[in-house]
Amino acid sequence: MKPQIAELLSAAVDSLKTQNVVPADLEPRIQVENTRDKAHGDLATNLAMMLAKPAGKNPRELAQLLVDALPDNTLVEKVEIAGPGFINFYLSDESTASLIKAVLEQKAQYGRNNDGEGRKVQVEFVSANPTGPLHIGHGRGAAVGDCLCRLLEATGWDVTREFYYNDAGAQINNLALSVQARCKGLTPDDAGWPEDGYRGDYIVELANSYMNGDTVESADQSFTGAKDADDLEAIRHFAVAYLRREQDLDLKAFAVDFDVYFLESSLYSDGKVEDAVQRLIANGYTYEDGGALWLRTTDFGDDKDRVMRKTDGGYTYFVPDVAYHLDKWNRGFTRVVNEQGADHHSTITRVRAGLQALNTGIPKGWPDYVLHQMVTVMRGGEEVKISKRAGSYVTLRDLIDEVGRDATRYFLAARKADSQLTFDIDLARSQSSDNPVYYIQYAHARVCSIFRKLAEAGQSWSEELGLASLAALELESEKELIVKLGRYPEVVKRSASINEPHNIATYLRELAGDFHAWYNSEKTLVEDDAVRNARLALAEAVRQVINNGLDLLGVSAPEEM
RNA sequence: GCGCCCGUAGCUCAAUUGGAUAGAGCAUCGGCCUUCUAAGCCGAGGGUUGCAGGUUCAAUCCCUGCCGGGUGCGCCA
Repeated sequence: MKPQIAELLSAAVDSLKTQNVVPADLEPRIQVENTRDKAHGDLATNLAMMLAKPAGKNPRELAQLLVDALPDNTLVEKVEIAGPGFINFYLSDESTASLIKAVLEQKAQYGRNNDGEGRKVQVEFVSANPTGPLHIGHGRGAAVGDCLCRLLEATGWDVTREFYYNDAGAQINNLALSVQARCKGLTPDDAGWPEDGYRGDYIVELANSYMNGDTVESADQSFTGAKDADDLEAIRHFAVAYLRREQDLDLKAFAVDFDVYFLESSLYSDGKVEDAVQRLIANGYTYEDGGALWLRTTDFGDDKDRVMRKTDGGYTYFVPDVAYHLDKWNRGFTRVVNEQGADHHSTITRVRAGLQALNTGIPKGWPDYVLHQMVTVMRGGEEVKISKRAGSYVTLRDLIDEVGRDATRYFLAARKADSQLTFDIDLARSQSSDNPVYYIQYAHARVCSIFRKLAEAGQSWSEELGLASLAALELESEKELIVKLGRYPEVVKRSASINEPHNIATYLRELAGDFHAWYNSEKTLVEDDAVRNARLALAEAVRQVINNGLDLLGVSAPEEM
């Protein structure tokens, strides 16, 4: 509805230009906004206030001229000028009816658009190293990342979900040593235990599985335990495969699937690291100092230069990072979003600087980053810090097992990523109005229930009859609900464009609230055919939008609760 | 010390990319089941948007400086 109103305003501005009321060379950005207060109509614009200065008129006077210049139309029933110069639009019955019609006709497609025009976008998220079960922070990344992917898919993008991990670094070595120590029967308190070894119980299970000769398979790894406690290389391979499988199972339980698992080690074996290094050297952005090779990242906004190749000959982590991102670019992803914990934010400047130094035409601000802040888990008013298996942190699995997938996903995705999140287990577990997940799902189930009752009563409903009877929706609460439904497409559009999936959760909470209020005040299955058919059409439209929105969050929409 | 993020009702959080009287939920208090699911609804109280300036017709939002919390500052990833 916004674009149509904007068009009317644009025509009005053009008309005022020909009358020399506003300068002809002015190209104002026309903003049409939803009103917060229904006393201000359904939509509003600040256009008159924006144009007041260049036109040399006071805003209210200009607003009147704009209103007078609006073309004839059937969208708007009434236009008012209010406050300092706002122009408020009241939608006609015809346009609200068209909103509900759009939902019923487009069904699962309602709210989707083609902003992406089929272009490729890659979202990298989770990217946990295979050194243990996924923790709650990975869970937040998984929820936010996957919801973002769903949003991008809903807005016409060709999405690739990618998981990157280091399968060869010092951490993996430490993991192998920890497993080996367990294979040999050592415990963390023994003298031979590796320094900073992984102490969680899962290491014991891993060691037992290896010594048992088990075969483990994950999405991208498969390996059989060699049963040899002295073969560190075999242990390393087995441990990586084992933990990758474990993380796979966690992700599966969370309903998150990846298209690509990318191994850091492949960047070396495929020569991509070396290639990137050579390009950086050739471009003249490197220098040797103190036996190390440095990249002049300060040329690109970093606060100090960074070591690329250490004195021991190995590369620092950001070199493969740069090579990895060059590879993403070469794969044709002009839009890339990296979802990661905010504790890694310092890599952003470095990676972007490295990419600029490659001189390959990669835009300065590429790629996008979505950084999520820490998650604190609370139970019984106290912070929960450890899990039994992992020892030192709360696992994603613990949460899914305890509060369920739907609630976990909702809670982790419903907050803006860049603010810290308190995960209240008691709240997420509660099956009551306290819990926004159930609140939204319940609204969906209620509509389904109405239709079941309708069938039980031997009555029928047709979409056609419903749409033909929409004029029977005369109540204020009904009109508000319809307008709310009409806003859904903008919420999707905007959330996807700014990489902020939490808006969907907020919107659904509001929509469910409006629906519950209406449900309680008005009976749907009434005698009057027109009213019943119209209300059922509205209820079905609400159900459809809730269903569409929950799908974007990866949360189920139950028909019965 | 420097960089980045955050600071909104007692608590958890929103606020449509600068708009009108800052909104929900929880908690507290008071109501509503003979009626399509009470996993619900209605009502009440609760605020100097951390503080102080600035830009603007208009600031929770942008700028500057403080205060407080988080996080990063490695030839670790």
